[in-house]
Amino acid sequence: MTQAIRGKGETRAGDVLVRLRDDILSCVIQPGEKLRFETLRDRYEVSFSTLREALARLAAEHLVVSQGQRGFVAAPVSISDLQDLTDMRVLLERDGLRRSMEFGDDRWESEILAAYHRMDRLQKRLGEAYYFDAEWVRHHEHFHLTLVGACASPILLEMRHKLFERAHRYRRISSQFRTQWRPKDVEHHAIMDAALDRSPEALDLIEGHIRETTRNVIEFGGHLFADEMVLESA
Amino acid sequence: MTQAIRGKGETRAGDVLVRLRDDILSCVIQPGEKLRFETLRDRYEVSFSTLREALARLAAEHLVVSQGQRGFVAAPVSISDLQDLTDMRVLLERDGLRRSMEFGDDRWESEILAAYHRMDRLQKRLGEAYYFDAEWVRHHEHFHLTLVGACASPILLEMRHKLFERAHRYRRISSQFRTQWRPKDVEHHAIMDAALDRSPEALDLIEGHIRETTRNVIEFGGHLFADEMVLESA
DNA sequence: TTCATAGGGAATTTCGAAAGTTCTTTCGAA
DNA sequence: TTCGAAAGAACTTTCGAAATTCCCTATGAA
Repeated sequence: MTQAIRGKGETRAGDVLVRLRDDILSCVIQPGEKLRFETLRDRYEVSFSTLREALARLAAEHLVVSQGQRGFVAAPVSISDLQDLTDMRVLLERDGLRRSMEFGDDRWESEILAAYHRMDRLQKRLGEAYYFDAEWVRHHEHFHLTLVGACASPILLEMRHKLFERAHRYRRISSQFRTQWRPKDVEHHAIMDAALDRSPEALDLIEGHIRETTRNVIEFGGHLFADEMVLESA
Repeated sequence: MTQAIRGKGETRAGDVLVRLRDDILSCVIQPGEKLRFETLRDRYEVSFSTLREALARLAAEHLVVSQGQRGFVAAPVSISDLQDLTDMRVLLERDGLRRSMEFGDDRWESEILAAYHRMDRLQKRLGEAYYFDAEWVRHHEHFHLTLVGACASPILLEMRHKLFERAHRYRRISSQFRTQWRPKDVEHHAIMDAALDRSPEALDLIEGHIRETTRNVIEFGGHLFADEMVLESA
């Protein structure tokens, strides 16, 4: 469970929001699990109203589902949702990268190189277990962010980020039942090279990268989120 | 101001959310306006906590901005935001229409025809003032929704809807200072014909339609939301 | 047995007072 | 006069009890 660290100028509700989101995305709170106020109140040490505000925000992000006057449930998972997420991510990542390659300057290029280097070094150090490492996950997300970082569209970056988070939730579920990982570093390097060359090929590479990941997630974890099925609460 | 009508199974917070959203989108609450709890409590007749929940949700939708421990403000407007909205709407509407033309069946086609007919009849009856009519605005939104309605992506439809709402807010602001409207029915008819023909030309037509609207909004109302400027509260 | 209904218990939703934070004004020293 | 600190006002945020709603079970009639 995530720790409570709140600086000045931040609200308690905002703090709980972040912690709840982390716990849902990392499946400490499982998909479909009922979110009881009493339980959450003990866990996060805040009042009903504060909790309610955080849950309402997460509902707007589709990370929890509000059920009228019957409380909240952690968002369920399904293969069709994952496929929809994948298609929309492809659309946004392609356009974000296309625009970044058009507008990106030297600074953009150097940030990509730096992000790749950090991720690659850590991966080499960790070996096969890289997928479970929280820091590597952050480096990986940041590498992909830098690729689209020069697209000059706050709205695209925001939507893309939310979809990335939701997709990562599926990767996380699937990884528990996984024993093999493909060498992502080769793909990442190819994407980086094409992007820095401003080659249109980069768009197809990023699409392939995303779709291949989804294929693997379904292959290893698909049984956990077959359509219409919801995981039981712990 | 919107009326309070709450059925069973809906929460009071959800009701206030809808009414607040309407009032922000229709600029009864102006861009940049400070949202004081005391004022809103009187206006919507609910408690602090309930208001807070609604505001938190609107913050997640970018319709209000949360300022740490200094309350909430109705989302500001700017030309760069409008242009960003326009670009993203183009991306989503194009892809939604492309997929609808691929997947759409007879039912899809007939819904487009029906939606166009309703909108067109009302426009003819209203004459030049159609733009201010709440019912025409609903018909117009519904016509555009039917065009992408067969895309089979709940996520695309959801994102598209939110962007459509935010863009409509700009149209609304601009329309107060506008005396001329182009005959949209010609454009709509051309888009419909191309879509029903499954012609790729439809994608360029919808893009032109969106961008032309934005150009007009900026021409007539651009002075109201020049960048970095925020309208004073009433 | 099956269905409908009423009652009891559990959970959610709402409320307004109390605590906490920011903004404004006042006052005194440089 | 100008600047800075301190006191006061205004507003936001948090809290937990009270009201409301829902769900499950027991009861009785068809």
